[in-house]
Amino acid sequence: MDEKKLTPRSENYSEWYNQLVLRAELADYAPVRGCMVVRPYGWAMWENIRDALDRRFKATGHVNAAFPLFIPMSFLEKEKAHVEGFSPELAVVTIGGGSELEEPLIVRPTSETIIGHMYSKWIQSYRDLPVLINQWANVVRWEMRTRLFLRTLEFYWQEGHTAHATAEEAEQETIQILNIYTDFALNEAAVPVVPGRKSESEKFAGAVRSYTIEGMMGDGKALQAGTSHNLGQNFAKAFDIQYLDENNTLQYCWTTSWGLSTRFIGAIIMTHGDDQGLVLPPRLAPVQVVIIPIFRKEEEKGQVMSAVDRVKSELGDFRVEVDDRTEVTPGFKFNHWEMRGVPLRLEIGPKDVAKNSVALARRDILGREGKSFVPQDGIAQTVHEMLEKIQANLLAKAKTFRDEHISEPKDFSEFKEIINNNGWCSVWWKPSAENEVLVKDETKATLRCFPLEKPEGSGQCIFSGEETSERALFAKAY
RNA sequence: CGGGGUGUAGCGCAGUCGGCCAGCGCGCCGCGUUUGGGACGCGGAGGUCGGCGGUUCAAGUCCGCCCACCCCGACCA
Repeated sequence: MDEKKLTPRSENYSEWYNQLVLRAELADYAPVRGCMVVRPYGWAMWENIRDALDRRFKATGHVNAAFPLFIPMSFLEKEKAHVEGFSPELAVVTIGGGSELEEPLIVRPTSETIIGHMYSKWIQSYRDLPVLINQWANVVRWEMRTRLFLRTLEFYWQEGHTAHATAEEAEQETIQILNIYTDFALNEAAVPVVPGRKSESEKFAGAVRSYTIEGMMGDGKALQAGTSHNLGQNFAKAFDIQYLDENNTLQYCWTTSWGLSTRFIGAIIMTHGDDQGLVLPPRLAPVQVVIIPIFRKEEEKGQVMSAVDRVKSELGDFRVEVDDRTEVTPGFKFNHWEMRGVPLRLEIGPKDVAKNSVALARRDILGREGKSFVPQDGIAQTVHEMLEKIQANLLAKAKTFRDEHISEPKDFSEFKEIINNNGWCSVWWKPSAENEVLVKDETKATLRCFPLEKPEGSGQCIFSGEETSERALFAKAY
């Protein structure tokens, strides 16, 4: 199954990425163009992402529920910007049970409309607020061009939908979720994202304000890795989500929505992967430690395997796999698990049995540098510390890479040069949709976000020269 | 939808000027020897050569049309 050589990352990034996904057995192409089969290893990864997010959502008072896959077409049409944004990419069902439907159904591209419909029934009083619901679901968007994990016709995600009594509360929620996404990205996935606000032209169809976390991939392109939207009263008005306040006055709710998808798996691959294959952050890796027994003779086998069993039972708190296949050599197994990004490999052979030791090899540092010999005693603590080190190292490396590739050009010609070299530009920017278009035409770069963290004061807009206090991040994007 | 490319065994590919029986590597199955960085020997299984049509005594190879996929654009809450 494993091929001997991978296309190097620097040679052909797309090819490299596809090979990583396919050979690590994360996912496959499906019979229908643009659809993806998520294989068990990829799904295990998704489950770990899900757990990490769910913990954070629940800690902030959110609960999970499930809403229908089918949405009446008329629901979508109730919010003008929303229907305009999504129409081109809808899958529509016109026949059900063998006969033409009176009203076509769309396969959900996102669930604001149907959830808004339900919220209007559920919410009567200020005492019903806030409503903080999340759903784990699959959605369909008929994209022209697809890419495994990054943009598939069908994808899996979580979408949160909340309703609040005040604009302030809704904005707080939107920001709180953005912070959760940022925290997840940094501390679980070791992906150093930049949180920020979307420009008017890039915001969600139907939102008042959209926020994003933008990640920098290994080729310097930006990837929108999660979004949080303040919907204002747009959907509340479209779906009559109203409540009576303390003064017995009818008020429209303020709603939010936010999502993070299987695309994030793509972000992890492209942030950490190298020429040997996947490199997974320990916190999210389906297999954190692989143990490889090594022996030649039959009498060695017994001793080695009992040491392996002992070590494995010590490591009960970790996700451990023992590769005891006899039909392939240890060298083959090393490569096999490196391809799959397993953070830590333990080798146990006759020499280790004799010395009561274990050979320990890190995925993030290949070769002799990343290999050490440690005592079997206290192995759980050693492994714990090493996984923490790897986690921290991945984040530090990715951060360094990101910071090295963000520049602050002085003028527009410098801007162009940086973008051409696949860097990001952080600049003063007078918000203007027209100028965004002009920049895109000239450089292919888009306004990724107005970062939440920005320098004090103001400066001259890189494009128009006007004085502005807005700081914008531009990059080529996926 | 435009530009480029590729379709031959599960995967990766070779197949010259049209010519006998369609090949190679990896993988797979069997037996044996192996095991600290992608093991080896021997023996096997596996094919509508993307599809349809045409030219020809003869087509994987030449011609026409169609289809699928990949890459680059356009598009992308």
